[in-house]
Amino acid sequence: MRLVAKSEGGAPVAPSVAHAGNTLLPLAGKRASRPNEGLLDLCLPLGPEEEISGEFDRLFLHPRHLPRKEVLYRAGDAFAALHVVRAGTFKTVMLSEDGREQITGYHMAGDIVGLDGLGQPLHNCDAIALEESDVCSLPLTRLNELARDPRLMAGLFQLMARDVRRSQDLIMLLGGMCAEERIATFLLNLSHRRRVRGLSPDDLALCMTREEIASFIGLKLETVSRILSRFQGEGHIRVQGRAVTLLDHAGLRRIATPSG
Amino acid sequence: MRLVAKSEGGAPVAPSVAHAGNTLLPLAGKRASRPNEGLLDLCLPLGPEEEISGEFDRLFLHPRHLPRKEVLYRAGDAFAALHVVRAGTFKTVMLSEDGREQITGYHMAGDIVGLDGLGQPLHNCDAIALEESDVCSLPLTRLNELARDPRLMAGLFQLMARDVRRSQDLIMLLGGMCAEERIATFLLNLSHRRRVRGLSPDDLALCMTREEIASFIGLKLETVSRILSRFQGEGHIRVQGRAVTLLDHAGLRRIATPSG
DNA sequence: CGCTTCCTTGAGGAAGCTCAAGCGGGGTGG
DNA sequence: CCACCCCGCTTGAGCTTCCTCAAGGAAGCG
Repeated sequence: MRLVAKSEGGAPVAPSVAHAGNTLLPLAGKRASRPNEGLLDLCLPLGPEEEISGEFDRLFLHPRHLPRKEVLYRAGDAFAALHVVRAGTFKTVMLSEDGREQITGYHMAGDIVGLDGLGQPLHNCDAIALEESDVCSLPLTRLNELARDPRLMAGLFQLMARDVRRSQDLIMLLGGMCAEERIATFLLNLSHRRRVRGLSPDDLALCMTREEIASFIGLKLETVSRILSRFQGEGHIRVQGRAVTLLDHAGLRRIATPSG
Repeated sequence: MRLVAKSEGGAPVAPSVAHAGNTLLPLAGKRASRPNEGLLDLCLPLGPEEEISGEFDRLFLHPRHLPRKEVLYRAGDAFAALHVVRAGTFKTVMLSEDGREQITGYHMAGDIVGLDGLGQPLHNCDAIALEESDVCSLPLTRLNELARDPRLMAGLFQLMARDVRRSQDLIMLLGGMCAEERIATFLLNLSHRRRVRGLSPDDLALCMTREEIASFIGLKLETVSRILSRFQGEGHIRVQGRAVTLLDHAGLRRIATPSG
């Protein structure tokens, strides 16, 4: 998932543009892409399918259901908890002074949401459900209990570190890629995240509007729409509204990393 | 330094695009822009002027001098230490699969460099001195000692959290701003960081090439050069190679945040 | 002093944006 | 239940912005 790294299978993998997300899942392919990732599973072994158990019974609140468009927290809210996505997806959004929106993260089941508030009193972005979703929350008070255990602490560090790295991947995309590269990268990233979760890597349910996708990867919605159509025309994908089927991973990868 | 936040003086401040930097300085204006920032001073009270003292005598290694262009660490290196910039400046650079460079951070005296490796075995970017510089290193082994103290730990969390936020600011810039906005924002950010350090906020010594600036804010070097010239023509700044003098903060701010 | 590296400036072109129109699907109210 | 409407998506045409390519100049360094 590192930009210059290889995936589990050895094939080059696109940068984790979709803020790939703080996965806590016991991964399908276990020995995960980044070495040392196992520690995380150890520290916060939560999967959407499993019951919360053991140490975490004590710490996490019961799952909570959020309808589509429900706000988990807003920029300016006190940082009160971390959240694990049990089902559904969330976006994190920053609003600039002059009203422009920028989506900074896209979080799927197993990801952690709320790390942006860690170590600070306030959140600095909104977190909003993109579809019917469930989250388990870990209130700050209990988080402090957790902080006494160095092992769990180390896990948290790794989660934050991943967040930093994911942001850097997004920076690379926004700083250097053209529109086609961005979209190919975006699609491959979502695909990869689904594979890691044991889901079909070819059938993506975007559950974002074109505008949200565009905001995430620094384009305009028309450009996203156009390029999706172009990719479809070239046989790389099939587009049916928000359902996108990847037909040609190799081709997309070629587009995502021109010379490499 | 937050995107929608106000500076100490109450005037709106540009996003901390220059990865503004993990300042550990006992700030000139003490009660710093972000509430709670004082804690940091408490935790890692290092300033370039002061002697390392107290608890940190034990932890930090003696200052080390690096000439211009010297590599502090490289992507792929084992994460072995955190570094505090005592003098000079550093850039952090990511290299993509296909060879493109992206500068992800610009670190001045008092900033911490190396947080990208925290919680992970390997660094994922290069850190390189932009001029004659001094750093104090905190080796991982001693960092672990530090980790036993919850207060210091909290400080570290805040540093990482800031890194996350700074990245998000850069994402906002790269995702939504036009060239003029980017450059105005970049200049204002450097200015702000100098002010915070008690240095003249109007005289910037960029100590980066136009190409590095361009990479940092997602443009091409010719565009940077052109827009600096344009700003000079409009009386906003004075350009003499890498020495830039800000003449019209208000104007720059107007450019940086169009409607706001 | 000549080299290299960096910076500036111009002209032309391409990528992506803006504006605009039309379509489709799903939800709501009649 | 149907019609309508709204929202999201697609597609086109023209335009702006920024990039590319190119040439010349300045400054630092051996």
